[in-house]
Amino acid sequence: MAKPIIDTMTDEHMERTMAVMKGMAHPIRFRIVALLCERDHTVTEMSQALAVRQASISQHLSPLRLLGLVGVDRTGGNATYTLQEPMLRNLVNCFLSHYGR
Amino acid sequence: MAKPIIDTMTDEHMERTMAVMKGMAHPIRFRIVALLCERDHTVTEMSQALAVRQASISQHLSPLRLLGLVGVDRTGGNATYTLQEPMLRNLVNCFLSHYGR
DNA sequence: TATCCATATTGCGAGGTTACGATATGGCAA
DNA sequence: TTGCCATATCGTAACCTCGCAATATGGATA
Repeated sequence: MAKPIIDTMTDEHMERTMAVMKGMAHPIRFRIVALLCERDHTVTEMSQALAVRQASISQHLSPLRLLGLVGVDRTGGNATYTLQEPMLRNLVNCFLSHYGR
Repeated sequence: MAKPIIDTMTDEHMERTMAVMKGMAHPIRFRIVALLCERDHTVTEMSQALAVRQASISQHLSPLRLLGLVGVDRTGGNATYTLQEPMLRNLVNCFLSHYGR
């Protein structure tokens, strides 16, 4: 029997894959990432765009930050968030092309 | 300000997206799905290919079945599992093309 | 029927996730 | 400093997930 393709993925890459999956496995976090695919956002902007309480947005940004999926630029009183993990664009597009529009 | 792309996704599609995410957010389930991307497998085959106890494989197949991500053909004593959700191929390929090989 | 093999389920206990309200931190302007 | 705005964190309770061991189910064969 042939070796499964999945065995060509290293342990580190599997861990990264799981980080991405768990990071995106919540509707609020998925939508946050989708917003950041379009452009950088502050917390307040995301809170308004998604109609979700500020504390809740902050809470969900925390794991995304910890996992290195998003980055933050704290200049002045605002915190501007950026997409850090390039593959997230492909991931979001993957779902949008199947389910979106 | 322009309406975010993510708002073009219906509630049902968002739910489906979350089902896929949560279904795949575990290394054993991710690898099960990756196996099924190549060809149908019985439980024993997956157990051997992934070096994971049979009960554990069955346990993880249960939510995948419930979410409709995989299908099962119970003929004779064996249970042959099949990929049900077409977009899973693209999803797995998305990760493999970034992290695999 | 008795038995074997493959598969599924159940009953824990440990640990993680979530929402919510409240509160804390920290920059900036008056 | 005082006060305001933006952001982050904390505490709690409800709930979900996981691994593990044991057991149940069910087809096939003798």
